Amino acid sequence: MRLVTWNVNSLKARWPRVPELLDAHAPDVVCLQETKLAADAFPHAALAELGYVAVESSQGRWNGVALLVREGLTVADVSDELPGNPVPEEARWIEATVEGVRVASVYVPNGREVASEWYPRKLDFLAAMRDRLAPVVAAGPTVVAGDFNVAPEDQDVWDLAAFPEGATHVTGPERAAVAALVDLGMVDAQRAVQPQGEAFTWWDYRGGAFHRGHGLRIDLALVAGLGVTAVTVDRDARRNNAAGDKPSDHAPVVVDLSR
DNA sequence: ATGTCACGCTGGGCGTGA
Repeated sequence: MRLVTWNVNSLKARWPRVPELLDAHAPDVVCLQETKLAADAFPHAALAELGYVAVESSQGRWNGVALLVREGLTVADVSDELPGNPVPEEARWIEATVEGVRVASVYVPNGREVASEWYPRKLDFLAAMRDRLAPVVAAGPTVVAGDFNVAPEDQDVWDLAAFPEGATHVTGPERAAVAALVDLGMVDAQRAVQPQGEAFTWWDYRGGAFHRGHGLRIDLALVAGLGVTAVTVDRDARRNNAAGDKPSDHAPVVVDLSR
């Protein structure tokens, strides 16, 4: 099974680059985040023309997650319920069973600043994920992929000095919350194939961050009950393309899994 | 250089979020 996770930063704005992604990688499943579309605006018909069926949790202006599944694969037991979610009004979680694999697309809250009210909500969201995933991992093959808004290790940050006291994404509690998911019996797919070295997935739009290598690895795929045979970050998708279609600030991560 | 993008509301810029 080939799975891609991609924070599109608006599916409407990114639409010209969706066929490009599907052509380039021919994924079985795509986990999308930040679709920023209302449910009645979700492009189900256009995706069907590309050979994909979508299930989604949509909100409108902000957030929004989806699973795109290649036509012909079995999809069952779709749910956007995350018990204990501290922000249930925000569309940040969708899961379904695809060909017997429980797959979730997640958009973890940003957290903004450690001193803000949003930081503890981020930690509570990650704790809710742990509680939800514990029985799922115990039950069978599982993938949870998306924008975790946490850089798990120092090597996942271009410069720690850019994250002084009070900055999120690199704090001990955030990293411990992600480690607690791994401790359920999951592996961080990128680190399963490449234990050391940069594999950034996000670069700020500002300041020429992509060109300067100022990135973070915050888009993760955690896997249980399956082998990980390859993981690549599609950096071409972060560049401007020949047609001038703007990129997301996140690159897609392509994950190959084996039974 | 906090230097960009995308949204909604608007009636051509601003507030919000990342």
